[in-house]
Amino acid sequence: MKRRNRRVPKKPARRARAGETYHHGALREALLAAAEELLLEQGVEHFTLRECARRAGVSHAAPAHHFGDARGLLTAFAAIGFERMVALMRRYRAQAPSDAAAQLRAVGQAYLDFAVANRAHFQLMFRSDRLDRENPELKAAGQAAFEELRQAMAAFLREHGPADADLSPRLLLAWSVVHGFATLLLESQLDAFRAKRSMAAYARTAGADMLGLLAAGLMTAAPPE
Amino acid sequence: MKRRNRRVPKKPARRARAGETYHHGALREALLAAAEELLLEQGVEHFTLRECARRAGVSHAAPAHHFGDARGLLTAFAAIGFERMVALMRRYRAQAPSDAAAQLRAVGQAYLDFAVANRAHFQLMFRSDRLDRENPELKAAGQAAFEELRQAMAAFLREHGPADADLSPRLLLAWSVVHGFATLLLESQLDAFRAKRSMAAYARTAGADMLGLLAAGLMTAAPPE
DNA sequence: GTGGCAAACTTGACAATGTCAAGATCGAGT
DNA sequence: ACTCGATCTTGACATTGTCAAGTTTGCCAC
Repeated sequence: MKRRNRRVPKKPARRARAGETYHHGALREALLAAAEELLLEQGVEHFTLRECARRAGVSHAAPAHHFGDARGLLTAFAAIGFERMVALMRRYRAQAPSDAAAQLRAVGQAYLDFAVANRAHFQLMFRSDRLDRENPELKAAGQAAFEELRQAMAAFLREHGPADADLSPRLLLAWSVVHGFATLLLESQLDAFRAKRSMAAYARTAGADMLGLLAAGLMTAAPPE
Repeated sequence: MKRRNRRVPKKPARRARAGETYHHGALREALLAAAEELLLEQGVEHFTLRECARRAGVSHAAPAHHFGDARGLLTAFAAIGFERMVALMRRYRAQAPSDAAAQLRAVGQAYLDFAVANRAHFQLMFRSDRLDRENPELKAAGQAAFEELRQAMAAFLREHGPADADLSPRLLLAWSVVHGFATLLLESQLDAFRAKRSMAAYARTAGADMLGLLAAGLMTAAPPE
């Protein structure tokens, strides 16, 4: 936050905007904020590194120093997405009844609500082509989200599941259900079902229906063969 | 530049198939074939109109006349994908026992097997940003695939479902399961589960498990309010 | 203080891409 | 035979991601 009042060097300094310095100070955060804005407005497909830099008020090559390349920036933002999703899951769980079935429903509903409320962000989080899946922060954040689901499911099976219930296939089934539903919904594949209802409202009602049916399936005996 | 004396001779012996264009013979088909090759090799993310034209042996602007733009070409290819998927579903159904449960499993397994065997193609089919969802051929082909699932599910419910079974939520659940599982698998999100097994093998075994659990849920009473 | 140094930005360039406009070529109908 | 229109090519343009080299500035040793 320094004012530039010194003598002018040989090169004409173009940054006339008052209050701006050569060093941004918090470019990393500014870029992430710009990315969020951009994704919200235009979707993942129209995201552009240069436009992102433009909105943050820096040159087109500035992001490279903080994120390496475009993939780096999107990876960082995707990690933030998983963190927010975990936060939402915890909030939903805290507000739900403490029985295992309600807790499991809370996690599933949080998954769906997050997806609907953050369409582009959610889509980015599962677009391997734009991300670096090996990034430690991303892995950790994704793992944390999965862990929420895993714990809720384990508790559910302990309480309602059959004695010989195997965790893995049921975990997989639950994840597939919420993820598939979210994906199809966001890709406008369910518009015929949804009719006039808003996506958020539909994710609520249809989501609850599905989670109910799902729970029924989970309570039955072990899968065949 | 090279002059085209190669074209001087009269009609070069070309395919007797009477059909469309004559300049290239069948540029439309050649471009679709090139697209398939490209997608198979490099994935949706690296698909390029120019590279596609290059492989078909024509100039970079040639595709425009047949498909309008890149989206047009990909849309046409996605439609083909749905058609092939329907064909696979029918083949699986024909080979399966005729009872409703086996028929439903066959459709689900066909969905999964198609996805695994045609990764990029499948991903393209559900990537709205690269497609024109309003395209009539695409809509029809997609609808046909959905119809396979719908019929199998209706028959299943008639035979095994509870009396008051509502079709829509159960259809949605089934679609979400197979689609979510396929999506997660193809995005390498299930590698920890899959361990060393091949994707195809895993789609078989884990898919069968899930479809079994799913069927159990579908046979229960109506979902809670 | 006062250099000096490395991190934080900028500028400029490059190859690629999708699309458009204008020209070239060739098969076919009349 | 001869135009005509569909098919294909060439060339150009704006944009993009990334790299290399230059510029600015905070800050730490002295």
